[in-house]
Amino acid sequence: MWFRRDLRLGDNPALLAAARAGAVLPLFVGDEALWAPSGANRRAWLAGCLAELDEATGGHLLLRRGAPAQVVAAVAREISAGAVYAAADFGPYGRSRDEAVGAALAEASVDFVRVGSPYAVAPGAVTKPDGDPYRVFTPYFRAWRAHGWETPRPSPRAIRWAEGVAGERLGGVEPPAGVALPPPGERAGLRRWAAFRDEALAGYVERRDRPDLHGTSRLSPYLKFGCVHPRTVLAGLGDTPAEERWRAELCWREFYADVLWHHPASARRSLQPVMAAMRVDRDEERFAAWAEGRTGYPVVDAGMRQLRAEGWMHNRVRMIVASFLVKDLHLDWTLGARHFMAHLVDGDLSSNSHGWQWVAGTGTDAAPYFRVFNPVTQGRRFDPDGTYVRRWVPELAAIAGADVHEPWTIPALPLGVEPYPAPIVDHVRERDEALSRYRALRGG
DNA sequence: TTTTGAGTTGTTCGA
DNA sequence: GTCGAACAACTCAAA
Repeated sequence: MWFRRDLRLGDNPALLAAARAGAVLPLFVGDEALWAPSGANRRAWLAGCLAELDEATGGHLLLRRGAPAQVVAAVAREISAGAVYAAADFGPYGRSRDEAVGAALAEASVDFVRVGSPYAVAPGAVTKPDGDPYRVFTPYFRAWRAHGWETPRPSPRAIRWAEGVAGERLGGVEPPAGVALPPPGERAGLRRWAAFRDEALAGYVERRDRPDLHGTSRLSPYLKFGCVHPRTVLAGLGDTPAEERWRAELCWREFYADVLWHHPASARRSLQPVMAAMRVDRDEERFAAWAEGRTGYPVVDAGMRQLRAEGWMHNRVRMIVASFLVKDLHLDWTLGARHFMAHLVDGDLSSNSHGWQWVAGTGTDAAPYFRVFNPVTQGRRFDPDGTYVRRWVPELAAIAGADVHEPWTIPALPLGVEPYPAPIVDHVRERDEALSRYRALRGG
């Protein structure tokens, strides 16, 4: 059983199929091509998930580094495996990697069996009646619901683990100093789901946009690595507005995976060709100010600092900081997307690339180009007491209430307080600049 | 084939 | 302070 992004024993069709076939060797391949660009936060968290999986398999998880085509085939030969089982991968890299692995295994006369996927509805499974893929979320959501998904699989009772194969240890996987990551692994993921379901789901519609509250599920890292499968949580959802709303959020993940499956190049390039001609600036100092959380716009800086400290950022704040990078600083969305992928524990290529493209107006969203987030308005609306900003921007701790979103209007801060930067750009001015650049593009 | 209705998440201005 | 209109026009999906 080759584990990739399905690091769990429960509700795992590929593992069940492997266990039915005989003794199972659980394998994880430390693939440099995925490991290197993951960033220290995600690497550390993944290592934690692997440690938990190792424990859950009674210490049988085999870890090998190297190129999967070589490693998987070599291990299969070593243990005279009858077949290699895995869940299908639909990402651009995963597809080419699996093709190479399949070829290497075929040479060794070993079957490569793919069962299930990281999604409730696999990419490519839902199309318009004419067979074309959807490019708009809402019709995709309707079709996705109508398509439906299987009920969760039973947990495997007794798996016979293969013995006596030497593995390696992961090294250099501690999170950077001061970074606090969520607890990794399947058990923690199921606990997180249960806590969300019991405590926050009922208020999801009202609280989901509030970064100062715990109103979201925070399941994204667990879904990313398959510690929890979406099918498992979908089975626990009813039809209240809150449940329907959260189901739609799960569907967004699947929609973007579907879009990327049909348009692999959209991971790094604008989905709408016309938008590739957008005039962007290059300004390393401004990018650094954004990345380090010193733009002088409190909610932007709070978000960027939360990203550094937790490897996670509230979704509403992701939109705000992304809008700021693209529409206030006029920098290329791919720079922001890369920064997110380097720091996010939940960093997922399809969700990240297309979330950014949604903000940048280059993706599937048909919304008008003049939608530009105002960081002050957004801050006041979604962090109405300023609690979120003060948590992450201690320089502003002395400002009470929502005025913390406009520190430049406060006449004088108490002495001895760490200085907070003035806004690096004027939002009103840059908004106009962004609109004129979009207009120029439309005008031809 | 043509037509029609609709599209996650917004902001600003003026009455 | 509140509310509706304007921002402009396009693509997608389905009837």
